[in-house]
Amino acid sequence: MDVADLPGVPDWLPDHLHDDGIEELYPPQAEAVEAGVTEGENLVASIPTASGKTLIAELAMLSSVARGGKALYIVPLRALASEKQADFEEFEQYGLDIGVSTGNYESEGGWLADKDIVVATSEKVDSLVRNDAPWIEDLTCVVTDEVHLVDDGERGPTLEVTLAKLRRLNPDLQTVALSATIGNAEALATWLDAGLVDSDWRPIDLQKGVHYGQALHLEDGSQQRLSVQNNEKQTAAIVRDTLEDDGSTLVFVNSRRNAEAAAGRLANTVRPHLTDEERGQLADIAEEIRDVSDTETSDDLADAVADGAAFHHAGLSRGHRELVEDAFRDRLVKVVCATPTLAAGVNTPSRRVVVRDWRRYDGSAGGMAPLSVLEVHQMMGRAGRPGLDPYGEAVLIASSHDEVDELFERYVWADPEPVRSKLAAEPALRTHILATVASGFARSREGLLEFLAQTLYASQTDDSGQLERVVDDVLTYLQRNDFLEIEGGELDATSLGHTVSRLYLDPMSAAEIVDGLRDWERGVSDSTSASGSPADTPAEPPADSGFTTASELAEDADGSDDTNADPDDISALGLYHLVSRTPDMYQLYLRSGDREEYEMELFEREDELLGPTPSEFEEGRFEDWLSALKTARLLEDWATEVDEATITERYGVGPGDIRGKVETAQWLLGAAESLASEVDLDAARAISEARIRVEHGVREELVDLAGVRGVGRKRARRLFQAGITDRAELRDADKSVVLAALRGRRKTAENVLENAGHRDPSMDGVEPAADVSVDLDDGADTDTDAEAAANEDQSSLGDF
DNA sequence: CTGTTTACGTTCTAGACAGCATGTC
DNA sequence: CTAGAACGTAAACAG
Repeated sequence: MDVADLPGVPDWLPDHLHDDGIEELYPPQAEAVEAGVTEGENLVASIPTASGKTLIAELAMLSSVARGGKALYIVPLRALASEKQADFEEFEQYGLDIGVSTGNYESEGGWLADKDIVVATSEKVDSLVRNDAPWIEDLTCVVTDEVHLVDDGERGPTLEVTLAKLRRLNPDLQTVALSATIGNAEALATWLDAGLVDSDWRPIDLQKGVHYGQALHLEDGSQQRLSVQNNEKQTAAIVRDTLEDDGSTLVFVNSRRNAEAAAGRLANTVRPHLTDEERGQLADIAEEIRDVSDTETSDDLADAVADGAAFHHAGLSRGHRELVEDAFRDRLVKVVCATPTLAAGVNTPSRRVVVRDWRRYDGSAGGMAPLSVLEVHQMMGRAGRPGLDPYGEAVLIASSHDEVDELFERYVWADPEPVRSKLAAEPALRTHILATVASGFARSREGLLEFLAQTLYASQTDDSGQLERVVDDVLTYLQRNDFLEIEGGELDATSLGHTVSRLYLDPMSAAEIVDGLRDWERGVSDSTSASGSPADTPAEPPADSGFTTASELAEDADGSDDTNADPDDISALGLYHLVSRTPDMYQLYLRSGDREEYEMELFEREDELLGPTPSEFEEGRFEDWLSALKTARLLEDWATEVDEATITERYGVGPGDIRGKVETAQWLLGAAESLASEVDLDAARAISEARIRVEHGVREELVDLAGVRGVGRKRARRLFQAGITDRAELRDADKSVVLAALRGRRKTAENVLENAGHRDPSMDGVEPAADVSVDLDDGADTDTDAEAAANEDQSSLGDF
């Protein structure tokens, strides 16, 4: 189909596409147009990655906007939100306004109501609906990217429920769903009352194959000699072979450690193939990588990149990831060893893809479980860069002759699994039922079931009994925890329930937080008489934690004599532990040796924790308690200015993991603050301080300084060392002292002074004061007892 | 005696959304 | 119902 013949699109679009070199639509795109995407028709497109999904989305959204509407593009990842934003911003020249909204980023200027196209994550859209964003009703078109993720047990239900809500709010809403090729695209189409484009067509050829011995067996039956030399591993042989053809390789492995190890080894394979010019450019990138963070991970990555190899996983910080992705796209880095981050994330195509590991550890499966066909196909789909490579090749690695056949059967010739809704599970329904009632989508049990009948789950099951049972369980749970009230068959969210829904918390997290804070107030009053060995039975009365009702709490709050609880005495560690044991926080893994270490830690600091420690005989709960303690200790270290390198080593995490934990803690502590005032608990001040400390990664005395824009944990500490202890002092500080404290960086000093509100921030003619020491390592380690103790523990335990 | 290879036992395991109000080194 | 790569340490071995 010629782009000039597109019905319903804005006048400028055909010319725009011509300028981009697009004359003809790809076959699946043409099918989509025939199915009416540009004329407001619903559509499900199940097609391979890189076969022109984005243009289908654009056709739908632009034509809808041209009719005076407003479009929403839903993505599963924040990183994809910014990628799509960049894509769509090229339409701004035609007067369209693009906006982005994710948890950590919101388009500046102009509220989203003024935007023509909004890009957001599914959770953010859900949150916007819960918070009654007025513009939601103006939507005329919603495009969902990667809908096959409704199959995901954790996040799929959100997508499913959110789509159902959007469609109920606006019955005329055009729904376009883009999916990877899946086994049951027609089921999605049925659910969404949509036309279907289901195609395997790709703009460039993809050859799948299996490597074994000295040969690469391809799916068309041909064989290609690909010999493994001396001690070389199969992967190295493939990388070398690709290199000889001047191509790059993406290698998928099943763990971070494997990714790092493989990158280190493959660096030796790549090194001899680099030109001097490449070596120079790579050295520069390696330096940039070292500048991102001063950790072992960072050093290892830099070493590999200097040789043209890299690894990529979620332990890397954002900066690392972007540097690696860009260098790979620029063809400087020749091989990237990655965990699935790269399969689902931003677009990083490659001549060849190697899927080295096809099994991955899965605790719930009791060992290594095979990857799904869909996941392997997603990885393989990264092979072949449109317009750059003549074809793509995706290779599985077999270690025996039998495995060759197995891999062909299992992955090369196999169809992807059908997508199945995971909605009828308690954790998912807990949060979505509360939200559905709180935002008025249902007012009764029957209304709820009627709403849920619009979901994919309902369209996929004949057994409505299962759903009803879980719904009833969840209603009971929500009622007992005072999130919902049921009166005369009418469902209503309590004030607490509304707050929880708006905060986007799992109700179970909210219950844990409220119980923990409440417990602390009770505990403080008790401990005036019984402060003693923390290892004895806890002083707190036994609270059946998950099921303490908030009405009980309310009684305690106004009824019993006000305790002399001093909420300021809640330790930061206690609060970090409280939010870390919540289902909204990913737990750190307990390694061997950790168990003893944190049992000891628990013994020493149990009285700082909020709520009773579970019995050691409750295996699961006790384990969770300990690993929450490990997470809490990490957060405490961060908020005590322990440096990144020490934290990554001490907890066996990467720099990106610290960021992730800190971000989550920040969010949950913010929510805890709201909850505390909601149920009239007096802890808000302590929570707020713990949150700000973890946000900036500073001790108490730096909280004020670190709040100044341009001042983080390091600069705040330096200023403090130089005798400037708060923002007010900074405002009137001796400029030479500030300059010295900031190590003579004039521009930085000027910025900082300006942001602090200094009358005359100019550093012209100012010389750094000679008597100001800026040696961080001596100064920052004014350890608290806890920190010092932790350090000792660390070394002594480590020696065993 | 010392450096290198081999054998065997132990260890450990992917990813990442969200409030609110503005900005790290 | 289900694993396997990486690494540390000890043993074997070569020079």
